[in-house]
Amino acid sequence: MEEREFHFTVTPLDLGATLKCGQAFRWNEEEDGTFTGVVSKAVVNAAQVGETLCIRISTKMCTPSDVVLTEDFWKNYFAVDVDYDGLHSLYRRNKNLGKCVDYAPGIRVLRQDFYETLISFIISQNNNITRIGSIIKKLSSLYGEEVGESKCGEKLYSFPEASVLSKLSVEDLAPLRAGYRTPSIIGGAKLVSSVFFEEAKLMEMSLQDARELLMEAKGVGPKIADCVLLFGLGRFDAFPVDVWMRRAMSTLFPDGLPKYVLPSAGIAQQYIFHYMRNANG
DNA sequence: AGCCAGGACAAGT
DNA sequence: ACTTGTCATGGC
Repeated sequence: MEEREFHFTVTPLDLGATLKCGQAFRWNEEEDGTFTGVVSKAVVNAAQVGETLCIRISTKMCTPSDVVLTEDFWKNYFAVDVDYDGLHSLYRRNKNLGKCVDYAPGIRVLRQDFYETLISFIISQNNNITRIGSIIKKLSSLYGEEVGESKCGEKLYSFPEASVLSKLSVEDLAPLRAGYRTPSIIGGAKLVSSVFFEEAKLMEMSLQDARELLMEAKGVGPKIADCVLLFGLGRFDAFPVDVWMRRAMSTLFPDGLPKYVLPSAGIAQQYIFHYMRNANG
């Protein structure tokens, strides 16, 4: 059993909005207002006290040298290195984008695991956020490893390895009730576990080339490809457009986003998405 | 009961 | 190159 604790000063930060805004599906709010999630093979509790982010990791499945136990891993996960104040002042040069940012400026784009993000967003297709989370939880409890428990004693399971998921059949995944997405879940795992697949290459490729490579997978179109590049590879220039974003673009940005936003369009996208879903109007 | 959901895809214009 | 119907499932 390994345990670690890290503290970061993070500004601005709204931990709750960051974890619940639809980019991650593995964090659940505890009764005390903190969040418990499974990352890699560790159980993690995250708490915000003012501008301080407190991370507690406990695991029985990791070696002491596992990266999930290092401070750098969590700095990267919560994008502590990104200058959000600078991005916000840039975004506020546009009136409507400024309105979206100021609605929830503490939202940060997480840097999550590529493979888990790919499968999660394959599941997201024409689905609602609540059910995406419950399908992922079911998938993990069936084919992941038990890694610990939440504060209320619920057993928690790691996300299944690609090598495991890729060898399953649609019948094996029937309990997920994932409908027509099931073959694509297996297909995504097969893509990642293929000997020809190199995640690092996706970082070096142009955005368009990376999208097209991901879209070769069944069940991965332009929107899911952009989500994977943004949330699972830290490509902040990827700009996922779903039904909410389509509405936002026609009402708030009929002429498109300002050019100076494009290099970080994915981060801006999170503010717009959250604003459209939660601000009544 | 009926509409919608962080869409993709094939088939039809 | 754009538009439309369809897909499986459950939350609301």
